[in-house]
Amino acid sequence: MATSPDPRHAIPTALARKGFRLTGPRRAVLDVLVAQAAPLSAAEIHSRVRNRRVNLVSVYRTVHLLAKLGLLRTADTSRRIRRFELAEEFTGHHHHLICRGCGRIEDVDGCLLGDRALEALHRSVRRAQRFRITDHDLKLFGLCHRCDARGSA
Amino acid sequence: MATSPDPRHAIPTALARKGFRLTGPRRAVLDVLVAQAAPLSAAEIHSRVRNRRVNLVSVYRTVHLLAKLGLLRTADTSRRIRRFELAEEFTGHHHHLICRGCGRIEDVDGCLLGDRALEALHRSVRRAQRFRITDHDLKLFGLCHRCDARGSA
DNA sequence: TTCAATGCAAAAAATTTGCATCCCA
DNA sequence: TGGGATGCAAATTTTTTGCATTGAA
Repeated sequence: MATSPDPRHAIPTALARKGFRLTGPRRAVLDVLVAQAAPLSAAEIHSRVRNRRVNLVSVYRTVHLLAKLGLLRTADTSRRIRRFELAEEFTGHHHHLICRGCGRIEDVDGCLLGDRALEALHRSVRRAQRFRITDHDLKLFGLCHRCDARGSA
Repeated sequence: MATSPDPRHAIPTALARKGFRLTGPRRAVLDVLVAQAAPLSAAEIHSRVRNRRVNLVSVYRTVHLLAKLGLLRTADTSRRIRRFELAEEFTGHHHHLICRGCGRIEDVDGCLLGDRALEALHRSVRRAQRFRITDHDLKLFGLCHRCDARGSA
């Protein structure tokens, strides 16, 4: 894999190539995202940009545009809905297959992280970031056969 | 690990043990969750229960109670907010450490799924569930040192 | 019988949309 | 200069809360 491109340059270029304008609000949102490592909510982005008088609505619109162009990712299952399932104590440990086309969720039984890898991870995170891991959640995104055939995404 | 307990029995028992009542709405929500493998939203649970005249508010309250007792899990990052970050093309592939206490998110660089395991997974899912994986998202939950010290959860 | 749990209505929180105005390419 | 982008206000969507009434233990 090559060195990562600089988003401060690559994103304006990508916008221009698709015929979108690089406006003040868009630049402001971009600056915030570049400065911040962890994912931010629209409200969080907005508050870090406030000095430049950018409307929250524009933050939403910018974030959606960039996501649509594949320049941004949303950490969540998306669709701004919370979903619930029985505890793993009952269902057994499993991961989720989530279709980017239709949003459907399927289960994949078992764990894809080896016991050894997982143990090593717990130890290293505990030391390096002083974080005690209790559980994890792996989501596998892609296209189900139906959406794949239909050419979604 | 022992055989998984039957949630239809274990959950009512757990409720009783903590002094909570097993009511009609709670039983209805439980039945829906047991019948369904994949995670469901409150609205989805509600629609599958409609015949029994359960209020959507009760679905929310039941789901929150069960989650608080550790009998249910929410697949999402929770806090019902969507968060955005730059595409991995820019940030590099990484996972997230999410504190169950304060909700803060930190990054863990690199991938914990070995290349070999990942390839095998892609192949098996492609065949078994006819699903084409494009990317994945691993979230590691637990407690940051601050919340751990404070005794949250 | 009693207090937790429910339903209804209304509030909050998060996100999206309509439309007149503005400004980047 | 023209059409995409913005801001404001208002609408939607999802979730939470207040309160009188109901019902499980």
